[in-house]
Amino acid sequence: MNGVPELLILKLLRDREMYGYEIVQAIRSQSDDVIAFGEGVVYPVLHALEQEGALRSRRKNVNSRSRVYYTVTPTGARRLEDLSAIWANLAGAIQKMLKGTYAKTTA
Amino acid sequence: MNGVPELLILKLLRDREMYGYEIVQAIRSQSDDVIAFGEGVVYPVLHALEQEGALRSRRKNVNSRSRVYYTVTPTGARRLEDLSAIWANLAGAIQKMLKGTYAKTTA
DNA sequence: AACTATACCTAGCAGTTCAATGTATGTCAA
DNA sequence: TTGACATACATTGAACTGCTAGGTATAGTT
Repeated sequence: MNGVPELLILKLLRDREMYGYEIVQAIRSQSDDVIAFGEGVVYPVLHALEQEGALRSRRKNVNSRSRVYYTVTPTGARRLEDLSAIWANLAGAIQKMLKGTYAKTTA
Repeated sequence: MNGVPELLILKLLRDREMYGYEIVQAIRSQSDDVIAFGEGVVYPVLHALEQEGALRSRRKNVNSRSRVYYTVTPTGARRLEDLSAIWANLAGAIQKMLKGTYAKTTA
């Protein structure tokens, strides 16, 4: 039914290069704590996406800390488009169903 | 992360009394086939909700077919409110994150 | 010295949803 | 009248997600 972590991660990375730990916090803060995926969710998704060729990574040392920065490949960009469309579709359908009343009167 | 079947089922039943098989098709048709939960999803949810006291059921015979009709209890109505709020929150947060750009240049 | 924050990672469980299958009845066409 | 399809109920077992909890290592703070 879902795939939200993948979607959000791809979206963030399309806007700018980021590293795992940063993504975890970006999701938290940008969603006002409504969504809070732990590292145990984010890291595996990053690895899987990289293996599928949707992301590319490179190590960078900042303040003697080793970070793995990720960027979106063309494949990943397409993937993002697909997931976005699916999500919009789904959210739209649910929204519509929750709004409508369709009471007994329509027989 | 989810709970969509529960949400949609409660919503449909709050509008009018329905039976399982009918719910399966209502979700399909009202969502224009975007959402299609099978019977293996709907029936267990109905049973669980009834056991929690969120639904009440009664047998009815129509054209020599035995149907189990469900209605929402006050407990179920509260449950629906809760799930709706959670969903709206979640969908809103995701929507917001997908729209925003936060790019390096703010393009 | 201990605690918190940064930064990476994995394993295993738990919950959800799906696909498949099964029963039984009714209807309609070949 | 037989076979196919629709109605209507139900369960089981697998698959997939995502979460909790753990583990390593460095740096800064108290």
